[in-house]
Amino acid sequence: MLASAVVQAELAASGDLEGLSKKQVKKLVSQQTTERAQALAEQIADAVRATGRFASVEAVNGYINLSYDAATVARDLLGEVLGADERYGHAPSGTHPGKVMIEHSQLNTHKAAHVGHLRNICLGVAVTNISQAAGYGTMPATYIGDIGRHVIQCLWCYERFHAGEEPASTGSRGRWLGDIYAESAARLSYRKELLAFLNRVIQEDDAFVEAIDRMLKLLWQTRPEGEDIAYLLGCVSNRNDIDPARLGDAELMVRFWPIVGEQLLVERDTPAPEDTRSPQGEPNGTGPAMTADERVAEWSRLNERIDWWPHVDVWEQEVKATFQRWETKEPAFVELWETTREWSLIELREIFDEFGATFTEWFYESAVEDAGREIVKDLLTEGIAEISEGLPVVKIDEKLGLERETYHTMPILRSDGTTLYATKDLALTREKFVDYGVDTAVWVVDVRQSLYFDQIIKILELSGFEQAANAVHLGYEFVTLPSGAISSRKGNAPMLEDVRNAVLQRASAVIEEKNPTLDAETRAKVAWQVGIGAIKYTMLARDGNKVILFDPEEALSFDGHAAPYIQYAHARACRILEHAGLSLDDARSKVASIELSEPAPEELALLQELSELPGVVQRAAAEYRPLYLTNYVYDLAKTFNDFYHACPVLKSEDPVKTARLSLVAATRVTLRNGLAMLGIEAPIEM
RNA sequence: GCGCCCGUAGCUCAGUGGAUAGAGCGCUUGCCUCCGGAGCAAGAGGUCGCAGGUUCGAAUCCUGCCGGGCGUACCA
Repeated sequence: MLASAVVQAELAASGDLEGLSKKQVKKLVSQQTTERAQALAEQIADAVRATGRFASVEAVNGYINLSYDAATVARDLLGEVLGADERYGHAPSGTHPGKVMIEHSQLNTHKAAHVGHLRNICLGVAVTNISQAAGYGTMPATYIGDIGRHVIQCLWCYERFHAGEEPASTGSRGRWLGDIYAESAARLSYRKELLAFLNRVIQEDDAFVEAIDRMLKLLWQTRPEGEDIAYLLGCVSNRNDIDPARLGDAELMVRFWPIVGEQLLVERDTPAPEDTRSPQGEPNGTGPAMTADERVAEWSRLNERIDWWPHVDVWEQEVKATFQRWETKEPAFVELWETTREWSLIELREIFDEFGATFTEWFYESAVEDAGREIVKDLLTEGIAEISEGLPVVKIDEKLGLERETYHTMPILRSDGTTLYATKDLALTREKFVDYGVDTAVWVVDVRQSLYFDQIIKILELSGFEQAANAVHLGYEFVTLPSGAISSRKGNAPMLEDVRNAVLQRASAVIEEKNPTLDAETRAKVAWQVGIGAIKYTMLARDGNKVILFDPEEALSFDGHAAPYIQYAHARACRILEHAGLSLDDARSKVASIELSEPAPEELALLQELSELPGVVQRAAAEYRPLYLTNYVYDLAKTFNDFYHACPVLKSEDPVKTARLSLVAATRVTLRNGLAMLGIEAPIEM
């Protein structure tokens, strides 16, 4: 910048720029800038060198590289690191004024947690730790989904099909409830699922459509009245979606289904002689068309539960009735809810303990329903909300006078009077600012809810609650599997518990192979540190706006850019210090006498890296991005490994030995502190 | 349609307007009589999606395209 200004001024002064266009001037200036910059850099370097404050001053490519005196830097920096010990990297509390509440790990009762929740927990814990370390007044909070449709569904399914079957052990009842929830979802979505399959076959399979006439005639033989059959025929031959409400006879599908199966089997076993159609599927398809084998497999899967078909609409009615039992607070139902809720909470607390999530506040959805209804009432009387088609909504764009659709319209209560997520969040968000006096309220929630949170903020602002502008949504992208997006409907989401168990088992096996001399107790502990650390690191070492592709194979690999690499560097440093018999106090007392007359490049690189933790922590906290810290600890571990291979420590002679031992001691402290902020433990051996 | 996000090595990803764009995995080749080989060194592998613009300077900022993901009134 300086150089270009100088060049331009010089050229202007000499009159070379006269009569040239702006573009020509730029080109001329640009051509001469690099050369001039180097000349300027050399001049400046000479001047700086003369001050004698730097060990070396070099001008390279128009840049000036300064070197400090290594021994001075080493004494100051290592003294600071070893003196602060566990506080190195931490700013004094109160460095940043104001209280920030970080809400994360919004787990549900009555429903199992999956790998997607893992990202939330890991992110929430790390953001909280980093915020604290950076000197913000930090309040971690969780918000448990202990009421809502999923709970009602689960309890309906429990009472209807599983009452009295609960396992004896209290510890496994939460998981058991989660399975019941999954069953309820499968039951209630059965018609949708079956029709989705049938509609897809109709779209993709010409042979099926051609055969439908014959199939329906077969069906007609068993059931002469044929209005429903005519409807089915119409849908299929016109390739329209089937609406179950138009089928008067719920048993019809049960009788039709085996015929569908027969047709699909025939198609599988007699491949079309000339398939002139493209095998790549239809233009509107969701991916490539299913193969004949896949169709048969899917048909069989659905066929196992075909007796569910006639009952689904009744079940839906029952779930609605169950919702009403909650709304009227029927004592027996409330008691059932309390009991089962506690079963789940026991396991949620275990998950939180394991992943290092602690909270100063626990919020429950069930506790903010009433406050939410009050807010809805207020919004209606103030004219901010209105009833549209029987539904209380806020037409946000209209109220803000926006021409373009931006915040859309948000329903704030169901038309039957039951509460929505939004009902409760309106109340809770207010509460955070008013009752807890926070200055910033952070939601750590999946990015798919970003419009939702914008709506909450705008509605609160419309109601005159201006602090809502200080609520921030820390969104993160979801976790997908190599096989495709996680969907609880498809049931392909690995459960949090299963992932945890698999990784721990793998960690234990690796340790046994790499370090067979460890005793069983230590091995179990280290397996836990390494396994959980590996999970956390993979969840954090990716920017929030990137989808994490969760490959179970890769998550189980402990090589390369992963937590174990960093933990290994830490254990290695510990072992060197142990061999040297150097305690932290010893190291501290020797720092002042460090000499580095001929520092190796690896030693200087390590010093440089060590000095950067405090700055990285501040940046990670300000932007709520633990990624900066995962990158930092990895770089530090890598720098340390370079140093380790290039600079023998124990076999060197004093004064080099003292300097290197101090570097090792400081690296150990810094690695441990950095990992701790990420919620990852640093084993002393592994 | 509108809005948000993504596009960097075969794959998974870093990259604070600045120097020759970097890691890991995978592939090729070396290094344990030497502080712990979960490691280190070397090699191959790039039109930073495309096209304009701003700037002395753009992977980075702006605009427009292309490709993908997500969201868009009674799910959470």
